Parts: sequence; C-alpha cells; structure tokens
Amino acid sequence: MKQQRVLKLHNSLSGKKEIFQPIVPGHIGMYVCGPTVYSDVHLGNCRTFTSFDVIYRYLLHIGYKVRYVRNITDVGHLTDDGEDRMAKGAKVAQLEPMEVAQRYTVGFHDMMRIFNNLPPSIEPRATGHIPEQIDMVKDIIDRGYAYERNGSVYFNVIKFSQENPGVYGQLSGRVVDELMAESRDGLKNQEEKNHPADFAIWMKGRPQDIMVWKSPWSVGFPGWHLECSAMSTKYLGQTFDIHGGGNDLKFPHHENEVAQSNGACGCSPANYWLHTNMLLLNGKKMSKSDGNIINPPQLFTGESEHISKSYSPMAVRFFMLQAHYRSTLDITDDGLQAAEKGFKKLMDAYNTLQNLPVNARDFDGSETEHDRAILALIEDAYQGMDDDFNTAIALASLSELGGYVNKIAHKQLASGDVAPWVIERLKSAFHTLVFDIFGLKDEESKEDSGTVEGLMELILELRANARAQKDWAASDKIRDTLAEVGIQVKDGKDGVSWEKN
RNA sequence: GGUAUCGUGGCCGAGCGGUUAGGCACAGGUCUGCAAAACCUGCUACAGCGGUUCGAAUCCGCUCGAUACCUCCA
Repeated sequence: MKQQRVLKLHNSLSGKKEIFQPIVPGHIGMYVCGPTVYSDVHLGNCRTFTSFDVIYRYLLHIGYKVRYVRNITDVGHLTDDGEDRMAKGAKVAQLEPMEVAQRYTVGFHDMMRIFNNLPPSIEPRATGHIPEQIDMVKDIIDRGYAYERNGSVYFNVIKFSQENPGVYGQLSGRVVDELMAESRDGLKNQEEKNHPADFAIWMKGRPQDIMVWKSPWSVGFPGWHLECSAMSTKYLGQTFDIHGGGNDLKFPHHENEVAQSNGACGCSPANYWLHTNMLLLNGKKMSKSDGNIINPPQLFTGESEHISKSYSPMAVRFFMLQAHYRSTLDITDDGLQAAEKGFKKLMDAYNTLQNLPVNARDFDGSETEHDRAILALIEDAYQGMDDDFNTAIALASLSELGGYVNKIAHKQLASGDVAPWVIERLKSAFHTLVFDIFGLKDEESKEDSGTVEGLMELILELRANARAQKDWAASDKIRDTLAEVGIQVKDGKDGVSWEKN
C-alpha cells in the first residue's frame, strides 16, 4: 500500500484536477493558513483544519515524508475601523496583546486535540518572524514591485501584472482592470496608494497601535498577507508543493501571497493550491448578528437552539468526512444525528471485525466472489482518497465493508465464502482507514469506574432472574427505569448488554 | 453590480458522458415474552427550459435559486 499511488488533486490555480508531482520525490512541503488568535476558534476553522488533517494523514500513509507548516497569526490583521485586531482584543479584555494571543492559541490547540487533529510539523507565529518579513519587503522593493509612501510600503499590483502577465488573478479569477473599477471609497489609506488594487506590505504604526516593530521605513507592522509568504519561504523554500486554506482566503490573501512571492524572488510559491469550502448552518451562512451560528463547545454540550442534543467530537468529525472538502457542508440537526448513528455503526462494525474468528479449515483455497468484492471495496476506498481526497467515497466503501463484516459475523455468509487472508487484509485496511487516515477514535466511555460496571451487572442479573421466572412486570420496570436515566438495555442473542446514551 | 462555486430521492451527501454511491429516515423480515437494540432486504432522484450526443445528473446556453469572495472571517 505504501508509495506511490497516483494522486490527483484539485489545483485552484488551474481550476482542474491534476496528477500530483512532488518537487522532491518522496517529500512534500505543505503550508496551510492557520487561525488568527484573537477570539475562540470558529467551527469553520475546525472544518478546514480537519480537512487538511485528513490530507496530511493520507499523504503520510501513502509513504510521503511531509513537512506540514501551519501558522498562528498573532499580528497584522486590521479591523474595520483600522485598528489592529490584537490591540483591539487587548483593550476589550484589559490584557497584554500577547496574553490574548496566548489564551486563544491554547484554546485553539485544545480544540484541535478534541477533534483528533495531528499537530503540524512546524507552527510558526507571525510575531516571531518580523525580521523575515522585513527582509521580504526589502526584496520586493529591490525588484521594483513596491514603493514607499509616508513610512508604509505598498505592493505595486499594476506594474507587477503588466510585467508578469497572467499571474495576478490566476487563483481567484480577478481581473486587475475590474479591481480598479470596483474599488470603493473608505478603504484604508487609499489616498496613499498609486492604485486601489495595491496593497500594503508594511504599515506605519499610529500612536494607538501597540504591536509595532522597527523597520527601515517606519515603526510599524507587516502587511496583512506577508507573514504567510515569509514563513512558508523560510520553512518550505521559495517554491513548495501544496498551499492550503479556506476558500474565503483565495482573494485577496492568497492572490496577494502569489504576487508577493513572485515579486520577491520571481518564483511562484506553491505548485498546488487547495481550498476548502464553507460550512453552513441550516442552509445559510453562519452569522453572529443573525444568531445563525454555533460554536464547537455548543455542539458538544447541546446548548444551542439549533440542535436538539449534544454531539460528540468524533460524530462531528464523521459528519465532516461524509462531505468532500471542496463542497459546502450544511450543518443541520438531522444531518448530525444521521452522522452520529453512522459513526456508531462504523465503530460497531470495526469492533465486530476485530473479534471475527478466522476459520482457515473451512476455506477451500479458491477465490470467491465475496473475496473479490471485499478486495474491490478496499481498493475503492483508496481510490476515493487518491481522487482529491474524496473521504465521502472512502467512507461509503467502508460502510459497505461493514455490511460484509456483519454478514460474516451473523453467519449469513458461509465461513468458506471469505478467505482467511482476505479477512486479515480487511482487518488491517479497516483499522488503517478509520483510525490512521480518517483520524477517528472510539469514544465508548471506558473511563467508567468499576462501581458502575458492578452495579449494572447486579441489576441485569436481577432482571435476568425476573425474566427466567416470566415476571415481565419486574423485568420491564428495570428496563424502563434504566432507560429513563439514559441507560439502554440491549437483549442480544448471546446475552444482555447495556449502553449509556 | 462583478467574480467563483453550486442546485441530486423525506433529510444529509458522493457522482467529472453509458453500470447500485453511502449514511439517516421509512417499509418488510430475522431475533424477542413484548419492545428496544442489533442484523438482513427493499426504497432509482438529479431546479426549470432549450441544445449537443447513439446516449446527459454529468457537456453548452438561458432562466430561477443558494453560498462565498470583492469589506480579511477558514
């Protein structure tokens, strides 16, 4: 299974699926735009990073050595009123800017852990890379694509696009001429720019700005798009393999990154650009002002008008995996419930599979249609992943494999119908896909103390006695009362089990 | 207004010119004292109107609708 499957991915630069070719065989450099840590993580962030987590996991699985860089943005983004975001957060909370950044960075990491996302290889902070950003501004000026105005430095989009036809706008489909026509009043420092499409790569700080640094041009802070260019260059090189982020970053953020890198070194930053799509809530975009919003903790506690119950992190992860990363995904209570059940069923099938006895004697050595079907489904799952990381396809195959597992477990297939080696192959593939690639984990509460186990054993024994004496009233009372406190009794063929809801 | 993506059965959601996606719900069945759970089976849709093609959910055009971006939020 290792190395080298033919991987296709959708490149936003071309708008098409392309066969992936790493710059250095066997190695991949991947940069994903990380969060701005001025408030709690948005659910949409979680989706994006979960999507890239699965991508990262799959690339590792198929044998690549991956350097995954995801930044923490702790400076540089402006609010509507032109204030530095970090500074604004600081004023509200009466905290040091770096204290705000630290608090939300920790919260972000906690949430990534809850969703079972692997940490990136490197997680650089913008504030830790001011010299690199200043150097990049110098490079851009030296190559003639930026100009200084009153202590701020602007990227010259017009000159750049004239001298590098076809570059600016390739990602987003924007046309520079239209940007000119579309430009509006009220944009920051518009009057300083040569052209409305130009953007700042260094901003001169004003007295109220707290997070400022010395530079050759002024005491100020780096431009809004520069950190990603500077940090990706530092850790992955001037041109690397994959650059990812949310769809909403395509323009202007990523478009400007491309321009900056080209402006600084004459080279394109990334060969493949991957963009994840947005999350909707009940068919509409999430919006704080409309109340159409839900955050991760609310999802886990059920404390929201939009949902009827709480959902576990893995149920939510499964929900996300059911959709392709480039599609919008609509969060609905029904959808989450369906995912929760689907996830549980998948885990049940996994557990059943692990306990499946392999009976070599009954197998006559020939390959059956069931053997072929199972192997084909496993291959389908991998091919789904090879095809632009289509987790929905892979999950569907896994689901069907679960059906086979149950048929075997329930003896609906004769034991000679599936070869032992196919069962072994299924076991390992199932495990690999579910845990290593999808990053799911079993959430069955195993932390329950022995006390509860002991009590339940006693209660179910009492019920069994009542049933043996056909005392249905007593046995049903036990069952119904347990149901009221959220414990479901399951009468199975080979005994009674129970489960907390 | 401009740009992009999309509109699939009761719900969510794959599909990239010809074959069953899958999940949930629902129906039937197995099991059961009854029920639940579990498992099995079934359930043939593609916004509208034109066009291309032997053949279209899939390509093209128009209409309607949604979402995103253009206002830095992934």
